[in-house]
Amino acid sequence: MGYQVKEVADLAGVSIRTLHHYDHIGLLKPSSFTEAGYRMYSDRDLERLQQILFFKELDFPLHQIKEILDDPKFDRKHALRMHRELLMKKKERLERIIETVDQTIQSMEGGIPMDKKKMFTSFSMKEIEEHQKKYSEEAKRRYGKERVEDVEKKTSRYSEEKWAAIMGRWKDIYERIAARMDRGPEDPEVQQTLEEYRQLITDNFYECTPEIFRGLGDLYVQDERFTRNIDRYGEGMARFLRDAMHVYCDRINR
Amino acid sequence: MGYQVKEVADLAGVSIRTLHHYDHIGLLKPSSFTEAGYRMYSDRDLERLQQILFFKELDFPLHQIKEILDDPKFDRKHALRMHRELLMKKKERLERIIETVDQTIQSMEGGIPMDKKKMFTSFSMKEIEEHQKKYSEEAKRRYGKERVEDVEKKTSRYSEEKWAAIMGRWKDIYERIAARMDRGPEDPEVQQTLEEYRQLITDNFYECTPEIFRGLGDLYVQDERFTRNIDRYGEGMARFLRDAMHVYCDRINR
DNA sequence: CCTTGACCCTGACGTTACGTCAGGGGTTAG
DNA sequence: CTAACCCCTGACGTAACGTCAGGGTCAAGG
Repeated sequence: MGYQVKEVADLAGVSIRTLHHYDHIGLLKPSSFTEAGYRMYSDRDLERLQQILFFKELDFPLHQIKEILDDPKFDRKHALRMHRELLMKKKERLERIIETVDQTIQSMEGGIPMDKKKMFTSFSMKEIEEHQKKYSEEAKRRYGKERVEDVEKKTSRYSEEKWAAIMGRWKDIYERIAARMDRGPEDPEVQQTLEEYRQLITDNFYECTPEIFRGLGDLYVQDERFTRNIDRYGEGMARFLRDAMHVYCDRINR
Repeated sequence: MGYQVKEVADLAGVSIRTLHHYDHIGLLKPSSFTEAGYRMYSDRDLERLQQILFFKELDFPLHQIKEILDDPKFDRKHALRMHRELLMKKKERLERIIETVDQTIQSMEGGIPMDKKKMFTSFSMKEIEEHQKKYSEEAKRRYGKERVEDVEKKTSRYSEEKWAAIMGRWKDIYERIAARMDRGPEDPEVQQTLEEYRQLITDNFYECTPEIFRGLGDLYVQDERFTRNIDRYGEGMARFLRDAMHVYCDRINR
């Protein structure tokens, strides 16, 4: 038992062509076909469609939606929470636009010209786009090359002492870098220390490729939680670290 | 004096290519060019761009935006008010989606499957699309075949007495119809009077085709300002008039 | 049994609103 | 006078479908 294309289309408020399209690109393949070749959608297919529409609402491109939904580590609940945030951003954006409309009406009634910058402030999509980038980056980072699961298994087995040793080296590395911030991100000693840092990660957690390493640097600046923690080693440390990591990765790739 | 492409792009948060595109399709042509062929945008161009972005926010296709903005009778203030409404609808839609997200999270936590219909209710774009259709239809109706300008030229030249005469007949027609509302919209006398009505419009304002006449009827119900005015001839008169006009037009087209 | 109307299918080309080069010039600060 | 940025015009590419064309399926009714 299941639903035919038209039923699904009507239920979800999309066109039949859209469903065909999603089938074609492998985003939503019906779980069964009748003998005559009719598409039959199951309840689980409907759920997936709902997910797709959620992400679409946030202007994710379809190929990215596919990646996200196909990922075995995809956590629906976590994803939904992130969605909620993004939706709220969108709502806020709309609210700002409405406000701009109101102001425009007022300025028209008063015959007063509007401030040029203010005219457009509401339209900015930057915030939303950045959020979205963060989201997909987080996903990539979370899964990296190895699965997070594996990493967690690996780490949970470490003994207390080993942990203490690792954290000690970690702290050491951070302190050494912090002490040399005034030398700039390209300072050879800083770069040398970063090599050590990457090795530490690779040895104890997961193979830290340059790409991942670079992403890690970005994360330190983009995610406040990291920024706050790192900046305790020194004002602006997170940014400096990111810059230095970029330099490091650039050099490797040549 | 004016703004270069990049300045405008940054100000409005769109790409340079977008501005080129708008120039190409005639949606937003810069009001001047430097000798070297650089686009220079004026303040008025910026205002137009703002309008464009407003409409874009409501998912109007660019060609329709062009039509609307290029129309000499385009009333910014009225347009903005309609915008506001549409934006509110969008916002409400987002709020519904957020609610659905919340419910989905809840149902996930409880392990209870969700209602299939409820799953999708929030995504429906129908309301917004209908609103949009109404909007562009109203525009078409307001301007009909001839431009309102022409109509106004035509009408403004009428002498006072002629006006009085027309309005007298108008009132007469409305009163006769109001008196026969209990007979239903198909009443021959009502239909006869409608013939007279259409002729009155054609003779004095513009060629009132059946399509326009039908649209006029719709307008009477959809636009409260008309509804209020017409209902002064009798409770429910506007609706009755629309129904009768529909019957009239249906008969003509056979 | 056969037709009719409401479904379904698969190509395949069209469309919208830009993105993204390629190739080449303009302008200004050091 | 030469970077470092700005600008231009084609022209092809892309995403997410819309819109035929041509043809099969299926349940209800005459």
